[in-house]
Amino acid sequence: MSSSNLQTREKILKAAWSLLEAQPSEEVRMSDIAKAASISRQALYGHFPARAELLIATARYIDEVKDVDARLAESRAATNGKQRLAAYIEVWGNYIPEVHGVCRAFMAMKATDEAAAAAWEDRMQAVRHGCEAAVKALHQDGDLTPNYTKRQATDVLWMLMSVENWERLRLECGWSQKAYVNEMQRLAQAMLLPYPARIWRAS
Amino acid sequence: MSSSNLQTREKILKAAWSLLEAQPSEEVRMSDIAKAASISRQALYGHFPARAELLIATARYIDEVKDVDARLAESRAATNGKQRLAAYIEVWGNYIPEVHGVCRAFMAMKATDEAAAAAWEDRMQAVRHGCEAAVKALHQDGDLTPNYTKRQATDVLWMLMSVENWERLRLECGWSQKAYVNEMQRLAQAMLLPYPARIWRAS
DNA sequence: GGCTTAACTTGACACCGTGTAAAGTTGACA
DNA sequence: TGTCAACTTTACACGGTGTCAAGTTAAGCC
Repeated sequence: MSSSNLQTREKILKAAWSLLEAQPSEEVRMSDIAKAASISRQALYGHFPARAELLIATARYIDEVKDVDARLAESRAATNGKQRLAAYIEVWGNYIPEVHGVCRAFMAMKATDEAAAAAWEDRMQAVRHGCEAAVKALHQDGDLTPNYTKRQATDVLWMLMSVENWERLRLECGWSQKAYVNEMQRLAQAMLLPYPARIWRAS
Repeated sequence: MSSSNLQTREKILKAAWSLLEAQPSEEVRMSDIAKAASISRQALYGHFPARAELLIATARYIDEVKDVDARLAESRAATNGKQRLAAYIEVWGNYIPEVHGVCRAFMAMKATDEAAAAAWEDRMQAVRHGCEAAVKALHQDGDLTPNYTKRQATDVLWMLMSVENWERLRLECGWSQKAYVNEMQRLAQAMLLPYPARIWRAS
């Protein structure tokens, strides 16, 4: 408790954050984080008894600092389905690079650690809810293609907006962040808006 | 060398394959594979000095047994671009579930192991070449949307056909394999074929 | 001043999985 | 009979996570 305790905690979270963000490929060890926070490894374990917990806390901390809620509120304020879809893609698509370091750590850890897997799953479900809401808004406007149920549309949009897809286009293919977001918006529209069936029957 | 050597090697590869395929979430350790192959851990290291090498050999072995070359030849035999695109998506899309266990192991290992990362990268580049060929064929038929350069079209198609996207739809969203392949074909067509610009301008 | 208490430090160690090293066993083949 | 390759058993180094225990430091309180 007490302020010193909270200060140290924040120092740790900042250290973890900057390490994860700085070294996208490198593995970030507990000892690295302790060193970066100018603290002993044991003190670190005093605050976060397991690596997964530190990761989870770091993710929450970033959400708080970056005020992800406020950003999402923008997309919820959209007056129609198409706008809402575009806004959600923009918000989440532009949030990915800001949390990418932590995402990488989670994706690596979820294979072996149960708690990390659950936390990651949880975050991804939150993204899915965003997709679901956008699809619902489209549907209410009559702007959802009849080719999909709402469920299917959500699935496909969710797949499209994955962190892995961001990594592929942005890091492996070298796309700019702006090009990535534009492309996701275009693709989502091409996928979800209703257009002549001939598009789907081609081939 | 000699036949006994080759027999043991194959026994190992089969053991590794079946373990990886059977336990999609579990970690498969060298000792597990040795046990499954009824061999000592040290004998295993005699054949494959590092886990990454065993993984690579297993992937090659599966390719051989499943005759991936023959399957790909089918898609190359297509007479026009659209057919080629559909055929390639069908071949690769249906191949993913057959190699998924090994893929998971690679994806987990590439974070820490240089050799595994390189091998995985290599395989993914092979997939990319398949995408590139399909895009090229489309372009030659005049069936590639003017919205993309060939490079961009390849990037997007490659992203679409990732193993991660297969996992999402198939495992997380519970789609059937058939639905997955159909959907990928539809999406690829909607993305790559030339259609009125209004599709892209909507919103 | 002396006592308590929480946060921290240092140092040691258990556990696990990978990879190495070495000595001993088995069986085929010349 | 001797050799050689494939194998076995046992042991250990290394790196990372997580635990344990004893000692330090400084603030708070009587």
